[in-house]
Amino acid sequence: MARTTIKDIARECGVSLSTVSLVLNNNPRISPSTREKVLQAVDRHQYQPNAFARSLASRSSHVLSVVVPDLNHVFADTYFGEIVSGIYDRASELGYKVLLDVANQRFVSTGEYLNILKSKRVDAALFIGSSVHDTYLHQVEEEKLPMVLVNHYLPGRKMSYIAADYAATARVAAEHLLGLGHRCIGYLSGTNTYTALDLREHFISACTSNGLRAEDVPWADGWFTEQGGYEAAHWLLDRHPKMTALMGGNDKMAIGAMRCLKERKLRVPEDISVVGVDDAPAAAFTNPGLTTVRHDLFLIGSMAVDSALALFKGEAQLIEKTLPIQLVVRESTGPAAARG
Amino acid sequence: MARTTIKDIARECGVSLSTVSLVLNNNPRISPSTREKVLQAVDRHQYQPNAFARSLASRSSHVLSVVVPDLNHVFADTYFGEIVSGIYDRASELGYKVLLDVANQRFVSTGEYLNILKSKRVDAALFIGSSVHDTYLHQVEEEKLPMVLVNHYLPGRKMSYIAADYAATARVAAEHLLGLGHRCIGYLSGTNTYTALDLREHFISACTSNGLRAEDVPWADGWFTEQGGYEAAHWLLDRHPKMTALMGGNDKMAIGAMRCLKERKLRVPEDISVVGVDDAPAAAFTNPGLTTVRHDLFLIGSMAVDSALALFKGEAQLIEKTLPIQLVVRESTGPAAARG
DNA sequence: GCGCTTAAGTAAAAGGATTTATCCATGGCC
DNA sequence: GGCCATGGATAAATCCTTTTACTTAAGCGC
Repeated sequence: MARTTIKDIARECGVSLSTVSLVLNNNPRISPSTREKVLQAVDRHQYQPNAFARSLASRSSHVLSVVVPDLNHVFADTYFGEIVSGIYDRASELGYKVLLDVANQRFVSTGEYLNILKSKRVDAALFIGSSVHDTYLHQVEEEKLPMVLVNHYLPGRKMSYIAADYAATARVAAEHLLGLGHRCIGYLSGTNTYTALDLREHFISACTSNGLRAEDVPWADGWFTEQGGYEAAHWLLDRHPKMTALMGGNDKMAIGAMRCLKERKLRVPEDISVVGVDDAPAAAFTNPGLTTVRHDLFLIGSMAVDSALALFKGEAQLIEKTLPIQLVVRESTGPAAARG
Repeated sequence: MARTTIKDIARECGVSLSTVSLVLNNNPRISPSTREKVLQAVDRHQYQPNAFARSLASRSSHVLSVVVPDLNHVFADTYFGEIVSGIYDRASELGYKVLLDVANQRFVSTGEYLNILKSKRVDAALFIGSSVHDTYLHQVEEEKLPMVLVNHYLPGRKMSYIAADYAATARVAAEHLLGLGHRCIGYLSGTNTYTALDLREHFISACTSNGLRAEDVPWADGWFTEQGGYEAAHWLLDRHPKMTALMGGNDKMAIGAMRCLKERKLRVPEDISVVGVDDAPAAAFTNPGLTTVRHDLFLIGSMAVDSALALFKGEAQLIEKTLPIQLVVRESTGPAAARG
């Protein structure tokens, strides 16, 4: 038994294919009575237009690709999860479907990241969490393909992006700590994204331009994970015992740092203050609650969808958006104590 | 500039459309020399066949839908993340793409769960974590659509599924605790899936058929979360102070229970033993390490892909698979102590 | 009653592949 | 030399919609 097609509906209603198609696409040119007749037949047959024939003819798939990095447990990560939620929500609001892609070795080397667009399989692609190593993205700069970087960017490249204001993040965090009297602040830096490098640079210069010397803002590199923050914190504390505050590149690192402090019997915030970035759900549940700079990842995801579609429709050529951030003061920061 | 099509390649090589198509599909009927010639042209033009034309003609989209429940932070959950990883890995191995769907109100009420299949947008659909409330799935029982339930099932329904052996899980956990001398065991039950109900039932009957009375295996309902386990544990401990062991419906509940025990100054495992289910990554990092029953969620995900495709290709009508489980003994269980 | 606008439909041309049945040389065999 | 099997390639049908340009009929003002 062959599937019901638009032809069957047309025949049954005694109208042309075009009429059925127009009805299905809510074209006002069809009279209410005809419309009604067609819709009833559609209902009777439980007819669903073939998505491919549709995409083929209309030149739009109504599908978006979201590309996540090839990390362990990337599908169980609050950072990516929040962005993906924002993307999914907005996309389905607009009648779009979301296709999953992982930027693994194969994805890059086979040029899959181009193929999904060239084969018209998706209307646009959203790249979450690409790193400084993802030079393959450079190649598409000139092709004007509808792709956008989500909460990340490539400095000096003409690639669309939507990202939180990392410069402001650094400034706000630095000012908060400086305002509490801290004069030696350790920085736990993520390492492989431009936003991470940016954040570190801006944080350090915010401190130094407020009177601290460079050596008063020591930093250490690590992965953007609890473990990374834990290790980096140990490393810094071994070398700079008089630090009174630690700033993490994201909440996970800050949380890892708190575990390190606990082991070292340092009290937060009495002995040492801790600040994170993102305001992940976990930040509210640490003990003490983590002071952090809130990034609205859900919003970033949903705006990325709008931007990607604008590019796809040719309504824009290049979109570069920076979103406001917000300091969230909880209990992990307090006045600087004398240490050493 | 129009996109390059198969026609352009054919013209340039002086061969027919069919020839190009056959080359692209690795059909052995084409001579090596022609094949080479075509492939070079393809390469020169960076030609990518239009995915829709392809799907339309070949009647296969090479896309799978994975349907996750509409839970908070479902995209940042280790349980779902692990299954999705398994699905994604196996799917891309087979040249399949993965489409994301969330079983929210709209997805159900608009019949979207049927439309994705009827519109041929996807070859098959995988449902993760559907609950007892998802009665909409009953409707498709007879339609023989290529869909499979992942680590879940609908008792008495003819719907394909792949799931861990929950009966064995219950038995193994019960025997482990009974073997350690426990004679009053609390059970923290998830509430809204058939596997959860199954697990509880089997656990209780494993205990009673080994000499415990029903009142020695008290249980409480809760969400499948840390908070759910935490609350259920408090509830049980208030009422059954002589329990020497707690069994959680999954690792999260067990971990929540451990937080509760800590608050109550009960030592694990000296005062009370705790067992979980799943062997989530976190289980190895609790303190003490959590004894649990390992479910290979990654494997379940990847097998679900194979099953779904078998259904799609008509190689099978109904697939019902139960996967072996494994007890992982860590530090959270020990000999029963006298309490009460 | 005439020309013109508008509303309601329709015919037919894309859209870009896959696939089946068919065709045409060859080469081998007797 | 004639016949047949076979390997290599092709023509044409098919997949199912969208969309543009065109047709027809009705309605309107004068």
